[in-house]
Amino acid sequence: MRVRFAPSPTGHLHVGNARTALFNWLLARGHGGTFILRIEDTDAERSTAESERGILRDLRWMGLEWDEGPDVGGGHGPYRQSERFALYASHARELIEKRLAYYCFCSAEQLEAERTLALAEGRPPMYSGTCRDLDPEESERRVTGGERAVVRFRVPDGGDVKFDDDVRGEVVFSMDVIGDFVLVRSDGRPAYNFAVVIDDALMHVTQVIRGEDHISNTPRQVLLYEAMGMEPPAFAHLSLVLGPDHAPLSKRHGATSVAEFRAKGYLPEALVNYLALIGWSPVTESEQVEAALGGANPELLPVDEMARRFSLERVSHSAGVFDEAKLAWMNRHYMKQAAPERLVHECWSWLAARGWVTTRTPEAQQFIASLMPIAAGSVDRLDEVADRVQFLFDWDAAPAAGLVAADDNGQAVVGAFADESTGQLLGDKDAFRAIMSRVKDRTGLKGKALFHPVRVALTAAESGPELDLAVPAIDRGASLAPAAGVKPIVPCHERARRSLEAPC
RNA sequence: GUCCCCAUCGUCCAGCGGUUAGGACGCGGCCCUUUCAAGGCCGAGACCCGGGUUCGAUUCCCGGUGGGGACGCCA
Repeated sequence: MRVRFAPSPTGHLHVGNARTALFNWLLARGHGGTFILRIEDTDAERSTAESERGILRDLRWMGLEWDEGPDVGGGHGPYRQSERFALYASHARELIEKRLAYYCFCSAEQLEAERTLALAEGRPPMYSGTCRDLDPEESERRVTGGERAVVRFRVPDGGDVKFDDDVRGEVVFSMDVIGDFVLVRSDGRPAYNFAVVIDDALMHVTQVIRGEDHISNTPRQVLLYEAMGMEPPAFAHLSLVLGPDHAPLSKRHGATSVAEFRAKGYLPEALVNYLALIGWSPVTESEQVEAALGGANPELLPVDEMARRFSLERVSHSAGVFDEAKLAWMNRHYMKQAAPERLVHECWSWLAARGWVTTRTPEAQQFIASLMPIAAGSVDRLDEVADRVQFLFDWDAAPAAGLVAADDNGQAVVGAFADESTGQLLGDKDAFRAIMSRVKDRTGLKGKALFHPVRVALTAAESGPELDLAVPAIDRGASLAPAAGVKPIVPCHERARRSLEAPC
């Protein structure tokens, strides 16, 4: 089995396309097949090397490694259409010689006029066939004479074109609704329908899995395979990914590209797992029953397990709405599952952006790793980890003092805490609890009355991580050497003292 | 306009002639708790409409309606 993902490098990798890539990849990996990456850059005006790099980077970030492609090579290259023009030209030549294709000299204005007229009259806006029966020799002379022309495919008259779609079943088109389409543009570049067929054939692609927007291109491509005496591959068309308003997911819905979701703090395995669930279900009925009986969430699956289970027969026919809330939930799950060291790496840029960490010293990384139990698991995204640990780095006396003053027991509790903790660093939970038990004895307070003043004094916030974790984290941070590469952290005893003294 | 595709809770899926129509996210409630989250438990919530076929349709067929796609010298 050979499958391919064939993006055009004209922008960022859209999550809808990423899902198409994923489904191809899952099928290949689950069946010992080959996954090919081909760059469809025949549109010279819109294609850029930068977006090609971006697409490769985003696919790799998702873990969708390809076996053949522009950067890794392979036995059926080149893998950029812009490097395959000679191949297209020779096949076009052959089709013209066999009278299966012909030169068309119609101008863009002429065609545009035809199209608007057809639309106005309620006819399908297809090419009328003006140049279809021109004398081939004559056409040849005009072209050699320098006249600009496109090459059009001669669509047979009447009859049906049919193909089997692996997700939808048999699809039939009448050839009457297919106009003679362009194979080669007047500047010699191949048109999409021509290039894909040549490439898929020459690259021995056995299974074409692509978006539903290509379904009406398929009959044209089937016709081309037949004209060239080649066996068409199997086709499968995936329904589209929509926004909440059921319109195709686009910029106005918010983030749409893989790069944007990465920048928003999503983990690749969360995005991959979520994307796989739009239009496909890996879950069996018995697993649903287990889940109902309190079993594990059946939708959370590692990618190799998804590959093992993937099949086109189970792919949905209908379009799916992209639900970021579910992605967020899934991301939280994968953040909880990730090792602290990995999360340090993933979160680093956000922490660095706020100036809380500078150089990646072992001390800094170890310290940040020790913070992960505080943050991960209670937030949805990597960027929120920063919000969750902000109290460590951005503590200010004035707001803390204000909150302490506003608490009925603020002065008493924080005063006792300051006394008891003077000069000490509470590096672990037990040290903190020992102090709190003395504060409790001195003030006679307990529960919220006891802990709330401490929380507001030490974190300058009404809510946040549990103090058993937060307090030791503050003082572990406070004990770090300046060379550790972490912004200096004010220790707890000083926070307590200053939140009593500061004017508010 | 013509052609093609699609149609189960708000959302994503399961179901493939007979089910109390199931799971997941979200939502509501309760529990846990020194706060906010997280976590645990419970709950509300759907077969687009009309015809057939059948003893019996969510399921099969036809029509309608609705949504989407295509009809380029874009891919």
